[in-house]
Amino acid sequence: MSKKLTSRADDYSKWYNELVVKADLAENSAVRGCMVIKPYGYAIWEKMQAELDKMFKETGHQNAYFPLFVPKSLFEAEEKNAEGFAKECAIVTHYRLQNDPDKPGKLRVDPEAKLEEELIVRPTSEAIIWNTFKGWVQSYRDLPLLINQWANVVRWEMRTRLFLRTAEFLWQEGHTAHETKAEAIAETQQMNQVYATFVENFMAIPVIQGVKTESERFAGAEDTYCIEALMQDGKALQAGTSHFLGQNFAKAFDVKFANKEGKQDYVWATSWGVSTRLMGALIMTHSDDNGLVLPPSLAPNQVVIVPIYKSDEQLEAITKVVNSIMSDLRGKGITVKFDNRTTYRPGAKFAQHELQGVPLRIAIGARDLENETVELARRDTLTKKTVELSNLTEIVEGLMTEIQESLYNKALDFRNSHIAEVDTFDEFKTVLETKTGFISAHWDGTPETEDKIKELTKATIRCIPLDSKDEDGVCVYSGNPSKRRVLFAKAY
RNA sequence: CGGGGUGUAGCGUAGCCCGGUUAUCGCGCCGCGUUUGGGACGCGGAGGUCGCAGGUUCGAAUCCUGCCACCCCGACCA
Repeated sequence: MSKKLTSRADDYSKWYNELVVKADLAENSAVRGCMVIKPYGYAIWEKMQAELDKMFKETGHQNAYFPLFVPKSLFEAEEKNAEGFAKECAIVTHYRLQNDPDKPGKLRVDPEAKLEEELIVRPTSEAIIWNTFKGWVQSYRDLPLLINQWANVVRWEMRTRLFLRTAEFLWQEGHTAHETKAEAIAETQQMNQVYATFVENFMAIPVIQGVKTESERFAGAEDTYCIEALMQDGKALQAGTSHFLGQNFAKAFDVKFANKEGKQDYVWATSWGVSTRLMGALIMTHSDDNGLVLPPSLAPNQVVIVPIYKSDEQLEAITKVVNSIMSDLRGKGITVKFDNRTTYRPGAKFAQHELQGVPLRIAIGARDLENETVELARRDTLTKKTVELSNLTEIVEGLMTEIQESLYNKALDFRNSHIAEVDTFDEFKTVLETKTGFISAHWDGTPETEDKIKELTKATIRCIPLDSKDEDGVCVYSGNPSKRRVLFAKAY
């Protein structure tokens, strides 16, 4: 096995594919474009789920579960949504197999078992959920309805890519119904903020909050808020979206309520989601050529302890000290693993834990026993230092915070140094070819210009940042007047 | 679906152009021994429908035809 992974600069995607497999996170399955998430990768997803779930509950949401299959008639009810997803649907048409009379031992679809109405395997659940919400809402007293679902969805993409665009992926989708437009918009914004907070504080990935242009908007939405992150290769990644759906779904599924004046009115809706794509973002933001780098808040093991010994007696003595270290650290809520496998040598263990991104490694050997010290190795900086055993717990506790912040700041510096303000189209193209990253430029606000720029440069408008200031200028492509800058980038 | 590429052991590969003993090498795996502060070493061993199906030939991993899968580029996209 090569000690170094393929260089990013050389071939980023190969590096990425090698890394996620070698780091034991996921592999491609036998099913087209789907992935097997291995235990270590799934443990990371579970930590993300737990934190997000907590944040959803804190903002008043409840979990529920809806069917995987959506009858075609429901699916097509909201036209724009249906049209947007129609090209990438898996469809169930039959419900039974039978022995194939022409090929002994083989099965075929029973032609007699054709479904009266086809079932769509959900690419998103607006249709089935709104059909259900119809029966849940009669009065303003039933509102707001704040529901989240943890589920899998299927989108039959032409080209798939591990974590970023798999045919089946895991996600959460929030669906809410409100009395007023203002309340629904506030919910949309709140959930986008929840995503930003989670991704920045928990995953240590800086994001830019913004709204999508009309052509990049979710099918069926009136407004799409998003968080955009920048990967180490200079490409942008949409990390999460929150949609204001207006009354589109309420009208399509006839979800009305009696308001305080006793009049019938349609509810206002939102939906919002993040997926296992976030794991791709995590890998592509922090990893280096030695493998994954995990922020302490997400690492299945925050600390790993590797004993170094020559005899059973030494191991026994080390184990005694390690047990005391572990109970101290666990007392502080830090997850620790003692890697006392006898089948691998220390060097191999070091390399493995680096590949898996364990934030902090403690090595302890005979020398340390004598001096009452241990050796600490940080995954993020790859630096080592020897510290006194006596105040180890405090040091480790401090390092957890420090590593978390340092990862965020490193990614933030990278991101900030890859936002270029440009005012001419030549500059625009030069930045894309040389420096990559986000480009902050004026745009005349028309889909035509947006399309033309995409066609010429492959860069798309990632978002109109929420914090962008009013500024008079001229469109970088058409020269027409513009009121503010928007963010362009090549995206995954 | 269009353009390009690749399929040889669990992984990475040589061989293919120019057909010829038992299909090459490395990693990994198994056994024994020595080792253990950065991916150990020695000796021994196991593991292969050469993507699939046909064809040409005395003989096919190698040549021909068809099919399949995967990767990259485009359209699509959380």
